[in-house]
Amino acid sequence: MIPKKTFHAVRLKNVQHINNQTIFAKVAHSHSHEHDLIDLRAKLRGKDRRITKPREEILELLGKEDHPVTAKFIHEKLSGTCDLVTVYRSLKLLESMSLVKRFNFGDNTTRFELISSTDHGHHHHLICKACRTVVEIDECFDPSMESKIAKKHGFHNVTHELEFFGICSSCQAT
Amino acid sequence: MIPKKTFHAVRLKNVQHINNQTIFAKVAHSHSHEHDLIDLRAKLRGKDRRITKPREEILELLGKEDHPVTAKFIHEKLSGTCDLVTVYRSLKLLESMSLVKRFNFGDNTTRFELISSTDHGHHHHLICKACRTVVEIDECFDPSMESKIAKKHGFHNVTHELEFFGICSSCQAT
DNA sequence: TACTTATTGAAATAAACTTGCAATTAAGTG
DNA sequence: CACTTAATTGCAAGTTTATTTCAATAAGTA
Repeated sequence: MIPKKTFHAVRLKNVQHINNQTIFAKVAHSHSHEHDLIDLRAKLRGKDRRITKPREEILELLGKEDHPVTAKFIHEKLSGTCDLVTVYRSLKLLESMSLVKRFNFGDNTTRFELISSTDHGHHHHLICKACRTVVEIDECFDPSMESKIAKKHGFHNVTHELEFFGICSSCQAT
Repeated sequence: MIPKKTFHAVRLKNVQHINNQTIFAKVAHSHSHEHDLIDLRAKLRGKDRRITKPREEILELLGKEDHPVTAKFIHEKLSGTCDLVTVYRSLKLLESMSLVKRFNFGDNTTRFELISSTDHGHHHHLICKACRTVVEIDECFDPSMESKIAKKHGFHNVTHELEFFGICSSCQAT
């Protein structure tokens, strides 16, 4: 539903800053699902867990998507091959294995995204409040802020979720 | 459910940096619901909207809470005085009037917090992944990052949601 | 006080997600 | 390869969260 061009536009804009890195990211992305299937097999092996068709298919599908998608979306894309319940269960498993990451953009539905090997799943999103188009954001604030906060309040393993919201250029006319 | 002490502990820690401002914040906080009731009345007047008991009660309750709370929690606290549906509807209205702000801490329930007059509703949270205790965070990253991102992708009115997650000191023993 | 209409409550509906259990199937073993 | 075991799936039913419909109620106004 979300046009592919959004992703490409973003990546192209990034070229102005870090040309090589951006190109590398694109290449890595296009091959990432292969790598992740290997990763899945490796992580499942010897854990009383099994490599199943739904799990592989979901991982492969996520590898082709540029943005976080809902369980419902995955189920529709995989039309007929497996049940929606299995999608939910698989996503939960893949999340626990650090292969996918869960997002919440404030519309009461959870979205899932593949944790790519390039950015270790750490990047943010810019979401249009009007049309819900999503743009990937590579920038992040100084990581020292996180450790400062952890220290200040006695927390460990502090991570963060950061999402930007606004009105995209095409919705500004409306 | 969430112990009050957490909030106070945070505020006290803040004293080391900005003593006066912190004290001011506390004072303003304790009186904020009065101010917000006036704000509510002012904003409702002459808009084909009515000042009702549920709306006032919800706003008053939020004024006493230190952290975002769920609609269910509000309904339970206001036991009997109004229906849960009314809580949902009132919160939606109050949000549209910029009196409360909606949060999502990744557990499939929306939480609502009063937009205090001191920080204009802009602050973040540090949430314990184990016990779900919430700590208010006053720090934020450089606002120029927001405008940079807006410019870069042609977005307008860009805001952000930032939440920190970790394991609190008492849960670290477990 | 009476009138107008925004608001509420109650029940029904919707959407997202989970659980229980029988049937299926992946993966190890002889 | 057939056999065994237990993880996984599908289906149905159940939860939870949030919304909609509509008659009854109550806020603001003349």
